[in-house]
Amino acid sequence: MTAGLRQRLADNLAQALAASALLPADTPPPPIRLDRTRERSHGDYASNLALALAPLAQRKPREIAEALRAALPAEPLVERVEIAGPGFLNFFLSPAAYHAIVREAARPDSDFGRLALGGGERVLLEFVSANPTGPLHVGHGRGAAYGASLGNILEAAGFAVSREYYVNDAGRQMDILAASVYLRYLQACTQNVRFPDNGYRGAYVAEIADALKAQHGERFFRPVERLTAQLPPDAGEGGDKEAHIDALIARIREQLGTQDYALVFDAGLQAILADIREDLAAFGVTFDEWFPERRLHQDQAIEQVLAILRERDQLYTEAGATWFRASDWGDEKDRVVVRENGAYTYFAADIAYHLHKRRRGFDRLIDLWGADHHGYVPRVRAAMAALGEPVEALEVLLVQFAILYRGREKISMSTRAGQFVTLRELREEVGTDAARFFYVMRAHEQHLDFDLELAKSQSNENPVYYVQYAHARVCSVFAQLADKGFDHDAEAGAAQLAQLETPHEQALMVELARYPEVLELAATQRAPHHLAHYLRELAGAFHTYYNAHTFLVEDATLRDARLCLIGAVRRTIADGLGLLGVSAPEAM
RNA sequence: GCGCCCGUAGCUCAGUUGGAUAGAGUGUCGGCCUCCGAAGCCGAAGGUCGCAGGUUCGAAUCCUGCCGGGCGCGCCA
Repeated sequence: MTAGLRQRLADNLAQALAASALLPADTPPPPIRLDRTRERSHGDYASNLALALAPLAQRKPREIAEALRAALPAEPLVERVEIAGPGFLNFFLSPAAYHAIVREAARPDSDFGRLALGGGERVLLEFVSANPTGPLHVGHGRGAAYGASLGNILEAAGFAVSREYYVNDAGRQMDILAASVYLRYLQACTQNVRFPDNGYRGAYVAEIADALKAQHGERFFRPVERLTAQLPPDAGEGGDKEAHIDALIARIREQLGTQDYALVFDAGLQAILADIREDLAAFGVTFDEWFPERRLHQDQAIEQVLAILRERDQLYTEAGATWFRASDWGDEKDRVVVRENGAYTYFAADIAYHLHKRRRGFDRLIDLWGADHHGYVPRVRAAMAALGEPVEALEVLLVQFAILYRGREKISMSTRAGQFVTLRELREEVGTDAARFFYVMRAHEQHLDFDLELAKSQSNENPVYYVQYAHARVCSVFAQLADKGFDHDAEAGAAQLAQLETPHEQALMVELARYPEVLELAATQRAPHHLAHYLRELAGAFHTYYNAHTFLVEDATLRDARLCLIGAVRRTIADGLGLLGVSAPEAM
């Protein structure tokens, strides 16, 4: 197992530390870390253990390093250990250690890049969860790309991941959508009716209305006067847009009756949900579960969770509303869970949802939210704690919104006004591969300037092509074997890796060996961008090698060894790209 | 005003949880196709890691205070 290489060296160091008796028995040893070195002359791994030990043992670092080196057990994978600088222990791996890794990476049935880090822990990864009030835009795209890649990486690292989309199908925003659809429907019935300022204005709303009319005819038709008579004025009429639309929704509901209102409402919901689902699927993003908020209402899950909180004395009533004592659990203030009008808040449903996740048996809940929701984190944490759930089980990852530019012009995005660049547009113009890769090249909490002109115009120079090109090049080499009258003996190649002694080959083997470590880092830090950067570096090492040496040489032994190495590169690139949701084409 | 995130090459970003001489891409400049794919390779130039203190063997990384940017502070979702 290559992933265990670093661990093995750390264990050796721990042994040496114990054997050397450098520390008094009651002093806890510092954590033992091995870092990849930046420079070849520093070996493969470096440990700062002697430096960390110095103040504890009251001795000079280099002296301690000497003692540790002397106490290290024999290790065939290590060629030598040097003491350098202020007292670093530099480990130089033996060629055999690298050959084993390359062999492992090249083997078609190998599990190179699969770790046991997660130990099968059950993780529920919730992401996107955009309100189904309109098509996804490029901001959602970042969350989708990040979440999908993270899910894949966690899975590769040994977690049992379930991907989930929380469908907010019960809130006021959905009623506003229903009202918007209905008014467009009336307009389609040639009724001259005023569209509310706060309604959803996107063209897709009218399309849904048209479909509704095609299916149901004028079944939902009502004279405009009955809807608009004595409504509070809209913003454009000198009034309040919120009050206006709420009254309008109530009126539509009253006029249509529960059943027909539900038909209009669901027409909007289902159409948009189907669109989102299809959009994401084309983006390579799929979910194990689409969890509707409505289910929490239907199953009385909210009542139940509030009952638990009440039992634990976590609720109280004030000004007609029911409050949760969030401030007792680290939030800055208490939060309303039941409004004065008797309706549950979004937060109440969310508490129920999170408890529901735990009850479904998930050890770890990872929520991926837009960074604008960061103020919401403490209250959900508070609720978990108040329910007696382990707080560490909930992990909230905030994804910064991409700030969109078109050239130098900043694009303001508003779902309501229907002015946004959709994910679909981005896919069609930039391509799924480039978009997926581009999105995860940045750390998730990093603000991202996303210049659409740049992404589109320079799509040919996108790093994704650089990586894919390396893959295609390897494929091309193998494809030309027969043309040149050669064949390839994979087993012989795997056995002859000692033939590969050039600096380019050494460098490439080092890059390959890093793959499991990069995956571990990406999984631990929830940071797919490490994988993206790594793949670029691996591809770079390959391109350099490609330009410096010919693989299809007369010498069969050397040829087999080289093909083994680049075969390992091909497999690793394909695997890594796969985790990022990017294809690995054999030709481009 | 309070809270969270951020400030690294002209631009876009990494920086392995405090390590050794701060790195990539892109842009600029100069080279490389009788040769397995030039969507490639090699080289050059480019830095007060926002500013000022502090912690220690060692700081882009941790602490404090400023400056600048983003976001949030609802009985919205």
